[in-house]
Amino acid sequence: MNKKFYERSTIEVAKDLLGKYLIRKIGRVKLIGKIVETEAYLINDPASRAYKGKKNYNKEMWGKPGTIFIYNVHNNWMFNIVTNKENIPEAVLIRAVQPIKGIDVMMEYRKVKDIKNLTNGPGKLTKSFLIDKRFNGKLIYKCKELKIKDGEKVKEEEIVRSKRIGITKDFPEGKNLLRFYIKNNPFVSRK
DNA sequence: AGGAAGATCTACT
DNA sequence: GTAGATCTTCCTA
Repeated sequence: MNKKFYERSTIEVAKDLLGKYLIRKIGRVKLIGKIVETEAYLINDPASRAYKGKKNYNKEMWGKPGTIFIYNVHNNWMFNIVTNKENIPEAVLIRAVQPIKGIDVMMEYRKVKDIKNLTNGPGKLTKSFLIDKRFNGKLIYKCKELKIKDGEKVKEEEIVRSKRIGITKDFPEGKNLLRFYIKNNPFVSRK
């Protein structure tokens, strides 16, 4: 996907990323996963890493659309893509993918054998795909080792919208449905 | 130095 | 499905 794709409303991008392929190249090895779950983080969002203003650790959120933003929580790397316009701190968190290719390699990195438990969470998928802070600040549409490509079309009626997971402070009721996932997909983190 | 964090694992009702 | 322990990174003081 190109810069234009990310330079749109964050909610639109979060929905449109469902069904796309996440591709990771490690030497000759190629890993592919289909994105099945995302969350939108908006401006003035109590749950956003950008909420307390621009700091050294979150400054990427003010960057160009398509910038990769990585941060750590409880020893897990969270993989986000910056959206909307530059200087508007919004992003989409990739929460889960469905393993498509290189599954045995992912299992090695993750030390699990159950495919359903391989990439069904934000920390799990970064471990499976060997994504860490090295990628922070890079542009996803210019990155050779990590990219997002057009995948399977997901119809509007196949998209479920819900509250975000694990949030302690959130938008008030009515504005807090910012998680999106593919209906009946067994690889989402939670129902 | 102390503590919070957008999670995960395990063990259970 | 929920509850509690655990964990590293990177913050704030």
